[in-house]
Amino acid sequence: MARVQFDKSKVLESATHAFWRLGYTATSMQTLVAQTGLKPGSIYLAFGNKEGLFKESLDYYAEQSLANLEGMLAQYESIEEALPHILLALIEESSQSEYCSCFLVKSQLELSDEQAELKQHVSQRLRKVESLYFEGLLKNNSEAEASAKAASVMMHIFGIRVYGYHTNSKEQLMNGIRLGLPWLAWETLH
Amino acid sequence: MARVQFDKSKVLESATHAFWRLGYTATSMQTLVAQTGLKPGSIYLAFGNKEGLFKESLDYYAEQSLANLEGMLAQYESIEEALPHILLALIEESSQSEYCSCFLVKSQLELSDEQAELKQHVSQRLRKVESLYFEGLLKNNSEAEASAKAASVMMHIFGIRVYGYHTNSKEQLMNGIRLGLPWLAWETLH
DNA sequence: CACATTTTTGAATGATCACTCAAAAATTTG
DNA sequence: CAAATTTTTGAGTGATCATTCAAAAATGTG
Repeated sequence: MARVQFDKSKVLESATHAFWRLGYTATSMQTLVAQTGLKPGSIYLAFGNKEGLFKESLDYYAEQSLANLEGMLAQYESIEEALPHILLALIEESSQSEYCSCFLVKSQLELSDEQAELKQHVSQRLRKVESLYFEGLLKNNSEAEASAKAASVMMHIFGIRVYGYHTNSKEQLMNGIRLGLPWLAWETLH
Repeated sequence: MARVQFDKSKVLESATHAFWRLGYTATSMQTLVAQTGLKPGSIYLAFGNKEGLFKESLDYYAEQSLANLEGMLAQYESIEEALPHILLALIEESSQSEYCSCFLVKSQLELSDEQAELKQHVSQRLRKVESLYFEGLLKNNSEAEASAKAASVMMHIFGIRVYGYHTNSKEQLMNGIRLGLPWLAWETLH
C-alpha cells in the first residue's frame, strides 16, 4: 500500500481515550494495539514510538479543547458572561460516570522531571488555555487585573478537575466557585 | 531474627519519596528495593505487596500533612488568620526545585476506576483535610457558609498544587488566591 | 500489467515487571 | 547454650513490557 489505510483521527481518538483514562505509564502498547486496531508495526511507522503517539494524542485533545473553548467564548458578549457557562459545563462533566478529569491536568501531574520534554509539551498547552482567558479579560480589565483573574480562573478549573474527580457533589463545586469568582456574571446563568 | 531489624519509618520515608516523585505505576519494585535498601522478600513480608507499601506510604504522608496542618491552625486565633500563612507556605514550597506537587493529589489523579479501592483510600485522606478546614470555619460561619468556604479553600489548594507544578510564578499564584479568597485575613500576613 | 514503493502484518526480541521461596542468619525462649 | 521461631537474603519465576523486522499485501507509476 502506498497510501495510509487507517483513519488517523479515529486512531488518535481511541489512543487519547486510553491514555486519558489510564495515564501514560499504565497504558501499555498492547492496550493501544487492542484499542486502536492497529498492529504494532503500523503504530511505530506512523508515530515512531509510544511517546510519539502520546504527544499526538495530547495535541488531538488540546486542539479539541481549545476549539470548544473558543466556541463558547464567541457565544457571549463578554468573558465574564461566558465563564459561568463554561465552568458549569465542567462541573456537569465531572458528575458523569467514567469521568476522567482533564487529560492535560492528569498528564501534567503524572510526568516527573525525568520526562522534562513531555512535561513541557503539556505545560505549553495549559498556558495556551490561560492566555485565551487572559486575552478575553484584557477587554474589561487592566493588564494586572486580567493576569490575576486569569490565574484565579485557572486555579478554579484545576480545582474542579481534582475536586470533581474524587467527590461527586455538583452543589459543593458550584458554591465553591461562586464564592471564589464573585466578579463573574453569574446572574446571566438562568 | 525474631524482631524486625529495619527502621519502618525510614523505609516508609524513602518509599514515599519514590512513589511521590514517580507515581504509583512508574515506581518499580526494583526502584523501591534500591531506595529502601530492603530486599524483595523483606518488603513482601512486611507490606504484602506493592499496593500494600503504597497504601502505607500514603498514610505516612497523610499523617504528617495533617499533623503539620493542625500545628499551623493551633498557632493562630482563627482559621481566617491561619490560612494565609498555610497557603503562602504551599506557594513557597511550589517554587522549590524538585517540587513534586502533593502526593495525595497526584495519586488521586493517577488512579483510575480499575483501582477503585486505592482511589477511595486517597479520597478519604483528602476529605479528612477538608473536614479540618470545615470544622475551623464553623466557629465564625454558618454551616452553609463554612461548607462553601471549605470547598473554595480546597479548590485553591488543588489549584496551587497543579498550577505550581507547571509554572514557577509565586507572584501569579499569590495574586490568584488573594483574589479568590478575599474573606481571609491577608492583612495579618506581614 | 509489471515493477517499484510503501504499508500492514504479527510472531519474536531482550528487558523489565511484580513477586516467590528455599536456604542462611539472627533473635527469643526454655 | 540448644531448640524453636522469625527475618533476611538474593537468585530465580513466569508474565508483561516496548519495540523490531522480514515477509506479505496493497497501492502508485510508467
